[in-house]
Amino acid sequence: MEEKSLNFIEEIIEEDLKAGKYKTIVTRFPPEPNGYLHMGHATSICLNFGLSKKFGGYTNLRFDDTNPVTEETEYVESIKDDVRWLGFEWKNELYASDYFDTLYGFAVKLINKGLAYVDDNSADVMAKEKGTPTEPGVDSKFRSRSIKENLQLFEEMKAAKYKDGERVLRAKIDMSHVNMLMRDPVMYRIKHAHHHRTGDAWCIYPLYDFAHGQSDSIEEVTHSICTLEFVPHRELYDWFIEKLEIFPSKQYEFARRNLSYTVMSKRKLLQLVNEKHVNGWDDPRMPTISGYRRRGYTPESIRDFCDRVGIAKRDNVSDLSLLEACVREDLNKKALRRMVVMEPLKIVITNYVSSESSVVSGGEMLEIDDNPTDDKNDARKVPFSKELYIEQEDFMENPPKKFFRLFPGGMVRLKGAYIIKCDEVVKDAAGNITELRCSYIPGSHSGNDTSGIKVKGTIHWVSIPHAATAELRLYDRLFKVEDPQSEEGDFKDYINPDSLQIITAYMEPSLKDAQPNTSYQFIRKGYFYLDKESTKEKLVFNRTVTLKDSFKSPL
RNA sequence: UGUCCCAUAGUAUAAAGGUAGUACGACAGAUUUUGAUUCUGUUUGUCGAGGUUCGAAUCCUCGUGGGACAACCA
Repeated sequence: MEEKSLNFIEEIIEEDLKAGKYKTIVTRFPPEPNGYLHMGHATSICLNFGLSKKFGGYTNLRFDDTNPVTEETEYVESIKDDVRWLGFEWKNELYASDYFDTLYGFAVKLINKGLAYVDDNSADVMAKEKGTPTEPGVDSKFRSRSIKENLQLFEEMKAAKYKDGERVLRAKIDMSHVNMLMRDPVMYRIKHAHHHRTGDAWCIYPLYDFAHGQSDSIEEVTHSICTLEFVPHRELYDWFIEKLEIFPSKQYEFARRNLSYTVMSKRKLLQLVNEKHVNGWDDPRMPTISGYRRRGYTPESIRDFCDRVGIAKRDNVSDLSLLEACVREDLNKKALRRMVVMEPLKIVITNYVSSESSVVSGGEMLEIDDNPTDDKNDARKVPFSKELYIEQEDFMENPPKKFFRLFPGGMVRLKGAYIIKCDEVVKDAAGNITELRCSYIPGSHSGNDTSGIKVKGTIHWVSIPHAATAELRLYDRLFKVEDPQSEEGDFKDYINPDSLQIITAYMEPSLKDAQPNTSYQFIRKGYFYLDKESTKEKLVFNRTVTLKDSFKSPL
C-alpha cells in the first residue's frame, strides 16, 4: 500500500509520539460563537478531527466565549449542527466560560507571583505607552503597585465596583519587548454585559490570550492548532503556561484557507448578511457550511476538498474549481437523472400518434435510467407525447459546423425516446421562433433502434401536457474577481450582481415527488437540490453546480 | 526602515541532501442515447545571487517579493 505523505503538523505529531512525549494526542476545535462556520473552519475541523482520528486520541469542541457582547446561543447551535453535518463527533462539548473560576484563580496566582497588576489608565493612554513595532513602550505608572493592592483592586473589579474601562488586569512582562504582545498584555477587562451562558455572574472577562492557552492546558490539549495570525501570540501562550506551571499545551500554526471568488472572514461575511447582499448566513452563495449544505453540497465533497487541498504555512487562495470538481465527482455517483427544460421551445411531432396501449393520454410511457453510472439499473417512467419542450439553445436556425443539436432539416435523438427531424420553423409576425414542426423516425425507439440512423446529438425534453413547473435558483460566483480582499477599495465593490438568477422551469412529472436531502442531476444542466423554502405547491430547487461543459459556443 | 512567518507549474500540495511528482485547471484525442461520465495523451514549475557538498527545491549568507504584529476582538 502506498503511504500518503504527511503534512508538517502530522510530522510533528508523529515525532512527538515516537519520542513518547504523549501517550495519546488531544486536539480541539475552538470557534467563537459569534457567527456561522465557513469553509476556513471546515479546513480546521477536518484537520483537528482528522489528526486525532489518524493518530489515536480525541477532539473537543470548545466554544471560545470570552466576549459576551458578540456571542449568542444561536451561533452555538449552528456550529454544532455544522460540525455534525460534516461528519465529526467531538469527545467533549466545552466552553471557555466553564473555566471562568479557574481562570480567575490563575490570575490571582500571577498577581501573587508579582507577574500581574491592575492598571487604571484608559485604553488611550495604554495604547500610547505601548510604543510601536519599532519603538519600545514605557511602563505604566501603576506598574509598581504592591501585590496586596493589586489583589484588592482585582477583587473589586470582580465585585462590580468599577465601570467598563476603568481598570484592567495586565501581565507584567516587558514594555520594551520586541514582540508587542509581550508588552504587558491585558488579561482581564470589565464588561457589564450579559453572557450567553454565565448570564450576569461576571462583569470581568478574560481576553483571548488569557483564556485560550489556559483552556487548552486545562483540557490537556497536546496540539493546539490555529492559523498563522496567531504566530506572535505563541510566545505569550508559552509564557502564561510556564508562569502558571500548568499542562504544557503547544501551539502550531497553519495558513488560513482562502477560496477564489469569495471572501472568508466572519467580519466580511457578517457585512454581506447585514447589508442584505445575500439572504442570510445560509444563502447558497455564501461560503458558509450552512450555505453549502443548503445549496446541495455533500459533507463527503467538502471533506474531500479539504483533504485534497492539504495544509501548509504559506498564504493561499484555493481554486473554486477544485471544490466544484469534488462535488461533481461525488454527485455524479449519487444523483438521480431527471429531465428539466429551463428555456422552453415548443416542438410538435406531426407524425406521432399515440399507441393504443398508451397509459397516458395522448402519448406513451418511456422508461429511462436513473443513473447510468450506477449498476442498480433503477429507472423511472417518463411520459412522451406529440407536444414537447426542448431547450431553446438546442436549436439553431443557422448552425455552425460541429453543432450536434437540432437545426432545419437536421436530426437529433430525444433522450430515452426517438430520433426526430426538424421539418419546419414556425415564426410569429415579429420573426421570433414560436414552434418547431418535426417528425419522428418510427423505428428509432430508444433501446431497440432499428432505423439504422446515427445521430451525433441527444437532447433532453419534457412533454408539455404532463409537465410540472418549479422555480430554479441558479447561482454564480459571489464576486467578479478571484481575490476580492486583495483588490483596491471596498471588497463589496466587486460583488457579482448576477450571482442569483431565478427562472421557472418545466420538469418531467416524476419531480413532483422530489425529496429533500436528495441530489438530482437535471440532464445536461447541472446538479440540483430542493431548497428549504420549497413547498408541495411551489417547488424550489437550488443549482448546486453546473455540469462541466466543454461545448464551445462558436459565437 | 524593528521582530517574526512564508516563497515549488495557472491554483493547491509532495519530494526529510540523491530521477521535481500528484490533484484540479487548460489543451488535444478515443468512447458515449447527457458536448456529462470514463479513458488516453499534451502543457506549464523550484523567486534571485553567492556559498557548503560528489550531489541542493531541501543546509548557510545576502538580496527580492508577499504576509503578520502598535483591539480593554478572537
